[in-house]
Amino acid sequence: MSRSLSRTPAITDVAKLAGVSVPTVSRVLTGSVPVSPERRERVLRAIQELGYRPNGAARALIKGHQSVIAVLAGATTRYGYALTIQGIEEAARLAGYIVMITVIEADDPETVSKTIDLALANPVAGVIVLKFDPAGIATVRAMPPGVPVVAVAGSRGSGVPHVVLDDTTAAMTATDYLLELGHRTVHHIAVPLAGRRSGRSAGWRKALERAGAEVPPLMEAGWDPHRAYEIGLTLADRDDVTAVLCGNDELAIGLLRALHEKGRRVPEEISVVGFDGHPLGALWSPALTTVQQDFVDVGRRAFGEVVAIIGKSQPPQNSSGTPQLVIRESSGPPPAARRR
Amino acid sequence: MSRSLSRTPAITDVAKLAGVSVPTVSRVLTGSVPVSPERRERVLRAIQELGYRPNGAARALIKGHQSVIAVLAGATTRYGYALTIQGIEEAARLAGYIVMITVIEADDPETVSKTIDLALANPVAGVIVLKFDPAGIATVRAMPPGVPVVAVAGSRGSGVPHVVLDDTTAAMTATDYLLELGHRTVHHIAVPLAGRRSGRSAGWRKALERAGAEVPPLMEAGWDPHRAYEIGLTLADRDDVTAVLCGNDELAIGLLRALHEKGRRVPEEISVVGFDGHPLGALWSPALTTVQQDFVDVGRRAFGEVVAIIGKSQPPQNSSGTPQLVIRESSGPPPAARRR
DNA sequence: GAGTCCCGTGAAAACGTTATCATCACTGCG
DNA sequence: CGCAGTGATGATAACGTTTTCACGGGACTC
Repeated sequence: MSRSLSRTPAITDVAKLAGVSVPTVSRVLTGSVPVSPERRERVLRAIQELGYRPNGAARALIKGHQSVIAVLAGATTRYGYALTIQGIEEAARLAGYIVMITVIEADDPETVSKTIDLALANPVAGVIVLKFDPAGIATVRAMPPGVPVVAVAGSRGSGVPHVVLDDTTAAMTATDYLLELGHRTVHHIAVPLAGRRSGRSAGWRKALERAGAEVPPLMEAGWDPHRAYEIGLTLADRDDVTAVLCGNDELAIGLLRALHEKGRRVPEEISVVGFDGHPLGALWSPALTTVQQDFVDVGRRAFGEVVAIIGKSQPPQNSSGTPQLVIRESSGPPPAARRR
Repeated sequence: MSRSLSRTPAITDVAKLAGVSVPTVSRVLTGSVPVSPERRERVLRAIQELGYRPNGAARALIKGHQSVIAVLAGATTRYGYALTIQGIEEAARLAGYIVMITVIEADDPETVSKTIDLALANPVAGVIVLKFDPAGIATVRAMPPGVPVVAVAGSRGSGVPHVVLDDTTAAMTATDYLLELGHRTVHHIAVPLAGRRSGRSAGWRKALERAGAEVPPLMEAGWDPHRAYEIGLTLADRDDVTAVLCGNDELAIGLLRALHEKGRRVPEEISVVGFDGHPLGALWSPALTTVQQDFVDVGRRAFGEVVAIIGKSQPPQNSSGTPQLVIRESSGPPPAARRR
């Protein structure tokens, strides 16, 4: 099938074997200009025989950019992150793009700038930053000018175009729901803050304030379900806690485990609401009430936005995803309301 | 800080501004050849002022390859896949490489070859294929010659270098454990097969045969926990099922939910063992017994292997990861043994 | 003091592709 | 029959960088 050659075949080898000029081979490959059927056939045969594959670097050099989208993220395995990346990858692949993933380990300026340099050392067409955490925020801030960049975030922001998942509204919806059930207030175990005035924790606070409910101190659990479990062990001993909104479903599951161990019944004694719509949450006992976010879609939208910026075309309608409250078994009226 | 320029600055602009030749700028950037401190200083200042960033495509063109590793995978969000990718990315970033992710949607030849073409249209230094499923197998088979490629798999294979996670041994360990507890046999809900003679299902079968136990028909659940849930609903009505080994933890959780709904007690009536070591499994009630695999490590090893192939150096000691049985609450002796 | 070596430097070539331009043959029209 | 128009083709330039080569000057050796 493929002739042996000391080096990987280049377009000149194909041209020589097919008995045509180099540009003609290029024209067959790109299809930009018609080529006579007879020559086209010879070229294709030569390509086949040599196992020729166009050099992407040379193409990128002359085209001025490459079909590569860089994704910068603080993590890749957490549910929301992984799904967003999935959406980006899917949309990119369908459009003939490839995604590069680079993890930002920390939010200190040196790490951030080193990571950005590493990513931009490659010829990228555009950048998508997952601005879900402090590392993401620092990255957006440190991005050099001139690079097409889009941020995916839980709320709108300035500086670069943002594609948002309305976390604030989502948290308000969930909090309102619990208040309407009769809970006097809602406690909150938070994921790392991505901005004081917006995001999940802000929505929770806003909903409580609007309802005139007491705002209990926010409990930070990082990203670790075990930390939420520990918090849950202390929470289980308190009578004043009847509803807890968790920053994500993993934390909610850690909390559920702690309440279960302590013999607290959910939702009879305490209601628990998660965040994200993790598929395993539905399989818990009790099945987890959660606020579902369409991460895959936000990933797709982010890709569309980047492509629009690159192509200088009008960006697609920048609708923010509408979060959906999925009521399952882990939430209900507080004990006081039940006694009535 | 940075001068305005109609186009993105190239090395010639830096050279002109610094008053040196183009190669001198290159020498400052690469550090390959010493440059006098005074000129070096001027060059660095010019780079700073222009906001210059070397063009990766041009570099890749002349170097013959790029510091990019392509990862081809059947999925990115499933626990094992995501962790393996995390390990690859981490090791790659530390070595100054970056990873490209491409998902193989299906295992038909056309999809596979189109996806490979898309990935290899970029100048990649090497390829890592996640051979965890049929799509991965088809991809390894369809890889064109001449590209450095490493497969990550649940068992050894031929053709290309494999970095393995010993699924067969892992499944045997889990099955042996259940048999030793006194179960007459072990049922199995399988993830999609990645080879008949090896992998998780093969280890399960091998352990049963070696122990002279009956081998019940294998139940395929794909990757969907809900499918495992449905299987669990039917399993719950059967008295002969006392132990179930699941192809991964997500399936095990689906099964647990079904058993819970049907009022079957775990582990008193039925033991359930999962696979992977998913962190949420520990938070279930009952906490899930599982076989933990070090996916992050296998990802790191795969990267090391690819780099070794590229550099033609000796590959690092190719130890296969040792799976670890983590006994928690979801497994125990069968009802018969308990009555004794 | 003359020859040799080494170090820093710049000019030019090279990487593999696509874009631009000119050329040539052919067709269609007057 | 002549001319304009069209369509396919090849020569050449261009992309931005690194590598190779040659050169000049200073330090060292004998």
